[in-house]
Amino acid sequence: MTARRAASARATINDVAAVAGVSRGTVSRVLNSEAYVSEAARLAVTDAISQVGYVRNSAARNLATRQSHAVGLVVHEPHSLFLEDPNIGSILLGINSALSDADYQLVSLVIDSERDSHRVAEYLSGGFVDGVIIVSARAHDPIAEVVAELGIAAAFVGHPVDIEGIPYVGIDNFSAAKAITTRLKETGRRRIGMIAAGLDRDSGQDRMAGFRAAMGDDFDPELVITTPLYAHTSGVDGMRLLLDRAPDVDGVFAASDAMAAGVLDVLREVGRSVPGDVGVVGFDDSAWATRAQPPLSTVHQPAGQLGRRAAESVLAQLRGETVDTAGIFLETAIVWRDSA
Amino acid sequence: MTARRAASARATINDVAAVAGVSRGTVSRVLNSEAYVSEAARLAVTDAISQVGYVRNSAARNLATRQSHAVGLVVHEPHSLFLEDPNIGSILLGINSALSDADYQLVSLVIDSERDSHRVAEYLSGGFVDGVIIVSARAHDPIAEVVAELGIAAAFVGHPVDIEGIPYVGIDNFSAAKAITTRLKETGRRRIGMIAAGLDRDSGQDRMAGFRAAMGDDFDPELVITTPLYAHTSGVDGMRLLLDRAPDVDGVFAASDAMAAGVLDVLREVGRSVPGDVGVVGFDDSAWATRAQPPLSTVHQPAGQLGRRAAESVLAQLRGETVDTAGIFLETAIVWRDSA
DNA sequence: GCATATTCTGGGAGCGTTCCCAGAGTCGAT
DNA sequence: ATCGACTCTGGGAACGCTCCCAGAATATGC
Repeated sequence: MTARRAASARATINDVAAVAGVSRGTVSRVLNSEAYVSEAARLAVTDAISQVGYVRNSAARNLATRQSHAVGLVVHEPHSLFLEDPNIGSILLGINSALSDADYQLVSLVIDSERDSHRVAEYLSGGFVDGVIIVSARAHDPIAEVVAELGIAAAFVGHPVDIEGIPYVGIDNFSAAKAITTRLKETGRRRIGMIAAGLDRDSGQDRMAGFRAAMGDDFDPELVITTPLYAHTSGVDGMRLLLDRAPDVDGVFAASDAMAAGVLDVLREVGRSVPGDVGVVGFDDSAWATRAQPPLSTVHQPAGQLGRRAAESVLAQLRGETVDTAGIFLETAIVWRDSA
Repeated sequence: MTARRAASARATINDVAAVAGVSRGTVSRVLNSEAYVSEAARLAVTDAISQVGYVRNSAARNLATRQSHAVGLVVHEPHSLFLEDPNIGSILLGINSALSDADYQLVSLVIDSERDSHRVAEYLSGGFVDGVIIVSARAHDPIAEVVAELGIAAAFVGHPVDIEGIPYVGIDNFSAAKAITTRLKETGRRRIGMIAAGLDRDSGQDRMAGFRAAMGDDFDPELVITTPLYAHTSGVDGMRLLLDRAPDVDGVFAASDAMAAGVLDVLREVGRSVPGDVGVVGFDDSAWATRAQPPLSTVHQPAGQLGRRAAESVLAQLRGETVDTAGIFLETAIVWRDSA
């Protein structure tokens, strides 16, 4: 077990104290940048630390403080989340960045949905993590309910849920939808349709409301096609229906890039040029947008910031601050590419 | 600080011992399923555990064992990895699954490339993780070099690298490329071209070699276009070049789905039907494949297994087993969709 | 100059485990 | 009966840190 020997050879706080000529307590105070340490002592300690190559043992610290200094990222229903959410990577990076700034670790909590919520509760209450971030929770999410019940520091990123007392970070879907629709109008489009989806959630409702607000008097309910899913096929079906209803349509706002890609496919099929005959815009700024032909104009989500802010909220709760549970809405930006 | 009080109210091993009427040592033995525990004692302990709701304190255990029971997933150059690798999500899930089976935690080690390798070394030698998994390392990867130097339990998933002594898990690019090309021939294609990429790595070389092997006497070096990147634009440029050289081409093997999508775009542009006039196959079975028009026939990578096997290798090293550093190659499968 | 507040330091105690040694109990062979 | 080997158990001693108390050193006010 050379590995174990090597590990135990690591310098401890006592080694640092000995080299610096101070006590354990003083080293600890320097490490945690507490007050009441003389400048001379601080210098001696920092010198000693680099001299002996000291690295703090997090297990010992966690044991003594009764905190794990870790925040969990709950990943339930793994496949849909990791494989479909276009922004998950950036969100994760944002979370990690905020966490490591505060000397916290990100641990992945992949929850197997077949296991009951008791197991989840055990995990969460077991001290493995001090707080938790939940991405894209659904309504009546069992994990979210456990978190709320346990009163653990937590934050949602993505869509607001029906659980009180847990802050969330999202985007202002209404304003974003309104803005991109307005710009569509400003490019001269008159008969603008929308392919809406996810109306069982606030995000979906808000996108539709934003569209409606932007259209003002020009709003024609006939031109709004509602579909359940944000999927590519929904875009295809929706666009076919829209063309049936309004052959003279010259603009389309699809509530996701995936749907917008479907819209594009249908338009190509029927021989309408984009953006010549019809302007098309999407939502998400996911990989669909850049891969589409032509590349989609769409609403960019500040995914990294979404993650970062959620992490910061958890961190604030951990510091004992009372955070606003009303939710944080981040600004979106419109990316103009070639489709409109 | 109610949270802290709640946390300290957790049952400890002593509480369990008291309820079970045995000693601390016996409880620990049961917890770690060691030998030399009477059936009566074991039963009493397990009963007591569920009675008091005991959850093991990992910090204390980590401190005592000098192990973190965590494995890090090194994420360097965050964006390219998380946002571009089509299989990263599944790999992560596979890793996590193997790790949690063995009671290990996955911690995300996002390395900011601006920080020097000393910091990485500190992280790795700091006892935060017992082992490390590196996805898609590049040649002369500084982190990989640090890992090799430190002798930490580690594994690569994806491409083999030029570093000795660290096992990796990948796919057999040669056989996969050969297989899909063979099937392309079997569908009656005669003039088959290839858009190759990434020839500076084994994976790229192997895919090209597999193509060549499958073509046998029909191999025509003129029909192999080499490009540096696996990108969509490489596919577009490559296909244009290929059409110039061989207008009669009736089959194309692109070394990635992204490139195959580019190939498709060019063929549509020039009015060739797929798979009618030209059969097209890709590699990866990424989201590109299903989103393409028509959906791509391609080589499926067992991404989840890739992650799982890498994690298992690290776990084996941690158990002190000597693992084969020659590399593990997993079987691929060909997915037939509509493009060939 | 003295009392008092403030800054700084040392080190005991404890966090909840595992490790390991010593000893008690059990069993079969002599 | 006696011995040795094996099975099982209890509990002291770490692991490396933080917390906190007591006391020393220094600054401040009268």
